Amino acid sequence: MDKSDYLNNVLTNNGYKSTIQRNLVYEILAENKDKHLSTEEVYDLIKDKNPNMGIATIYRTLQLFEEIGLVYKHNFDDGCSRYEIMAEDSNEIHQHHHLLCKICGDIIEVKEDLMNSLEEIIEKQYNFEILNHVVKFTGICSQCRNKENENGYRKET
Amino acid sequence: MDKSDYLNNVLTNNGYKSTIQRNLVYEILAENKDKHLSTEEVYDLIKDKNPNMGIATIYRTLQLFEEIGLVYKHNFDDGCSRYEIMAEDSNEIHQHHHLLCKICGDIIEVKEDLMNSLEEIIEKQYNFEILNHVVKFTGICSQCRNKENENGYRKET
DNA sequence: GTAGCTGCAAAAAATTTGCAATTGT
DNA sequence: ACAATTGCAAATTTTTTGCAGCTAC
Repeated sequence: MDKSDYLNNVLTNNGYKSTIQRNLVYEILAENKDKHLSTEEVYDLIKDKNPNMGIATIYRTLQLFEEIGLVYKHNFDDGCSRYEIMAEDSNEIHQHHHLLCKICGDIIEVKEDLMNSLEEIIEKQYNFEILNHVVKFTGICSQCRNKENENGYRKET
Repeated sequence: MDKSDYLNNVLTNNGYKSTIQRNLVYEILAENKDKHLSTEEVYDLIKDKNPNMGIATIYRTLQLFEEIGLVYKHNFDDGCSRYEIMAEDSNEIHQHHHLLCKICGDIIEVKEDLMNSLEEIIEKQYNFEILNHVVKFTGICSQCRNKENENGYRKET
């Protein structure tokens, strides 16, 4: 099955139409699998392919994509929402583990999914159907720790 | 040690002044330990005690409190930041586990902290100093699951 | 053909900022 | 005394909305 077929199936199955704009947004996200694009960034990237698209459409599209599970919406506290494409074969692959450095703002991805046992307990104990989860650790990254040790203690603005 | 002494110590130790406004914000947060107040909500609650306080001060104060670790800043994707007071004796108590229901929007708190082993691994493997973490599970709560079973399948606006 | 979608521009909502007056140490 | 803090109002930023025209089915 082709990438755009997948998108169009998901749209149709959820009662939405397949449009050039939605395909374009999906394309951009697919081309940036590894990134966390903001609405504005998607907008800028799309300009090359279709300069007429309004940013309101991007907002509406990304919102829709999140609703039907095509993308994951991140919040890194940088003043805007960021989106990441969800793997097509996703079911267990909804792992979004990040390390956010308070000092340099770096976002480090964590690979392992050690959350499965925790999920099981929650599903049973709270009778809560888990669709997705986010795990975020805030702290100080390796690089900044090293710098701290060089410079003595921190006090940044 | 008295509550306000604690606040004033933390402020002083971080090079900030103790002010009536900061004490008031802290007081409001302490009175609402169990809640997740937005800036606007803190502002409204403070009006009774000091009607002259501007909302910009609340924004600045909550930001400051987060920076020096007095509060935890939540994001529940409802369009604003929400704050929760951090326990004074916190060190291991930085557990913020929530279940967010996609349907009714309910926020359920999870008590257990099963994250400790995961933290240890991350600290070692990434040499990342963890200051805080947030674990959020999105899904469907018990109540909504039951309603779904009654009504057949969902399709909400 | 018609409901759904888009683009535009205006509106709304949340947060930030500049600056003069005030306050804490 | 003097730097930090506040209050106010204006500015900025992000996101939403209304609506006329366009498009997919």
